[in-house]
Amino acid sequence: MAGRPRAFDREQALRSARDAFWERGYEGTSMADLISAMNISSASIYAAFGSKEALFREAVADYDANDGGFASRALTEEPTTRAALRRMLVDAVTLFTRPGKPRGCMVVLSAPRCAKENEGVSDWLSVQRRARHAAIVRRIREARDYGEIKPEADPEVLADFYTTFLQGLSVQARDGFSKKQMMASIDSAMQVFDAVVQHPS
Amino acid sequence: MAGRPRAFDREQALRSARDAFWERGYEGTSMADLISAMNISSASIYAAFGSKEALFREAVADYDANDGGFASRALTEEPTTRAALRRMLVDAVTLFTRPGKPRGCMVVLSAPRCAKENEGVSDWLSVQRRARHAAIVRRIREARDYGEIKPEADPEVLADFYTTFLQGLSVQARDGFSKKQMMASIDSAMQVFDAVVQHPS
DNA sequence: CCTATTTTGGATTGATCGATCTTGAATGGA
DNA sequence: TCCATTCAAGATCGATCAATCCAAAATAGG
Repeated sequence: MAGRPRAFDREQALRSARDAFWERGYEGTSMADLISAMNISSASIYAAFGSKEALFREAVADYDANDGGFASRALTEEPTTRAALRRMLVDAVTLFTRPGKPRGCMVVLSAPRCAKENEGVSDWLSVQRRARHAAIVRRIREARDYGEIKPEADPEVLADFYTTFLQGLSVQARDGFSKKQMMASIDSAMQVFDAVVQHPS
Repeated sequence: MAGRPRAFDREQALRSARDAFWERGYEGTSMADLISAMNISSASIYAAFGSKEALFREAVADYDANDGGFASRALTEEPTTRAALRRMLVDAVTLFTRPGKPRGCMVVLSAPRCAKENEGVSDWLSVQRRARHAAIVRRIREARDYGEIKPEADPEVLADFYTTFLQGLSVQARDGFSKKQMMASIDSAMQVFDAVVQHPS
């Protein structure tokens, strides 16, 4: 069962679409933009990805599987919760200020507001953000279970604080705040964790 | 010099437009949406406001002159910088979770990303955010000048931290985090300021 | 009254939106 | 070779975009 072979690389086209969406958001990126960014025709896009929305969701999935997965990587790969939270924020700032890449997180900035007919996309992004938040909650719960932080510390409150700060970094990056500036404010944010660290007596 | 009098209240129509834009963002709100929200015809909108973009800018100005001005009010009306920062955050959360109103800040969420032809709008909103940040910097510099915080504390770093956290609250509100949750994380954020407070010896 | 001026609703503009159709090219298996 | 199948380029779809035009309606001044 064969036929004419595809003349473009699907993964490469997806990455081009991802960067286009990352730069201009879901509604801000038109099919015409995608056609020129992916360098293939409209028909090819629909044959390979189904629709603009399906393409966007694949693009976000790709983002999340690579650059955008900084949070889950940091949260699972670091030995201590403090190191995990700090690395999550540092990696975020590094990603959000990478030269030649759009500034800020694709999941945060692509569609916080949108037309009624695109609410599904906006809400789906919200679910992605909440999943990231849930991972942060889990990691901080571990910190309490293993005695890294004081037993009276509230993991949910701490997680809410760090999620809020993380979301804010996207807006700051969008507004042109420097990598150095944002790295410095991470030091401020870490003081909140340090206040509940359980020190060996 | 007269003519047929205007049959609608301009301020009320502006407020309706403001809420529509606040809810769905700049690009997500179409002229058809505005026509039904403001309950006047397209021609009337253009006669009274000039263009969709001009209407949006007036809507943001109205937002800023009322609800959206919570930050400058808090920063100028409170006796201490700590109280000012805290009230700024509390008022933000209160506004962002007001029943019957869109969740999150209009200036933050309306157009962080957009089509190339609307970049002017997005950048203008960015300028608004930077102005708010500048006000925070000014207030914290005062705190150091008047000895409210330690002389070695860096006002810029502190301001960056609070601006980042404030921007994050909009995203959190958008994602349905509760007023109670966000108020609790404000307490966490205030620890950063408390760490540099100059205590009377 | 008449005229100049402004606003109104509704029709309509060209452009662009996302999506599809048509037509022909490119393949593998029979 | 012939055919079923898949892909691609470009034209094109109806819908919607922001914006404007037009003619009727409503006022103030003379």
